[in-house]
Amino acid sequence: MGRSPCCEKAHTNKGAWTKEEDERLIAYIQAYGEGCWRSLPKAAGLLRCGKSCRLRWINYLRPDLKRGNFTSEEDDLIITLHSRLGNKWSRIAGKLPGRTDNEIKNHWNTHIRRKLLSQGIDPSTHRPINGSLAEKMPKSPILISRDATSGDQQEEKKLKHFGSFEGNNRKNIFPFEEIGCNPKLNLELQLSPPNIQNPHDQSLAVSDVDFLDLKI
DNA sequence: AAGTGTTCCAACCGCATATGT
DNA sequence: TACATATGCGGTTGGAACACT
Repeated sequence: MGRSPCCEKAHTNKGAWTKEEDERLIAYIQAYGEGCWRSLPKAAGLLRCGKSCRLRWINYLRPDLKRGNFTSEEDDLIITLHSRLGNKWSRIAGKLPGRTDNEIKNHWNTHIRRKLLSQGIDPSTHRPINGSLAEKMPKSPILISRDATSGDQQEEKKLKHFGSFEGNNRKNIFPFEEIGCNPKLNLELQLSPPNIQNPHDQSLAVSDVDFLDLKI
């Protein structure tokens, strides 16, 4: 016997949420709390499945969401956490107040990944890519070079000049061997083992990133 | 101005895990 | 213990917006 669907697929809306649906969801959660997602749509008068409601609330309607552009500090923290946790977006999001796993995942795939690639760093391993300039840099367990002087627009132009990359659309291979690291400024982040104060607590604490030794 | 290509992100899907009976 | 159900998570997709020719 196969697994039953998470919700009744018939008679449910899909696609973008309307303003009215948002208002209904917000009003219901403000009145009754999050509770049971499966029964929420019916109770709130929404033709959506519980999963969809949960996603909408967590990613876009929650009042404590920060929204807006990621700061360079947030970028650095994401890179650091990703180097340790991999694609555990929900755990990474847990360390960035006001940010959601989906938002961080998108930001990683659209901005950070390409930034690392343009700097000759493999975003999966956080190590220099073979043949790149970055490989010639001093080796460290995890090495992150950051061009602090170039903005996103500049980065965007450079990337466009060299073509697309194997990113969200997975269509093109990025010719990163043609792109050198910007020599203007490198911020090298070195990671060392965390100082675990409570061995029973396996979860990362915010202080876990304090071991970062930032050299400019 | 129009056609085509690319980027971005909201939302979906399926699997894993947690919880209840 | 086994099974059913609910929730959470991460990968993937669709399409609007934007850039380029």
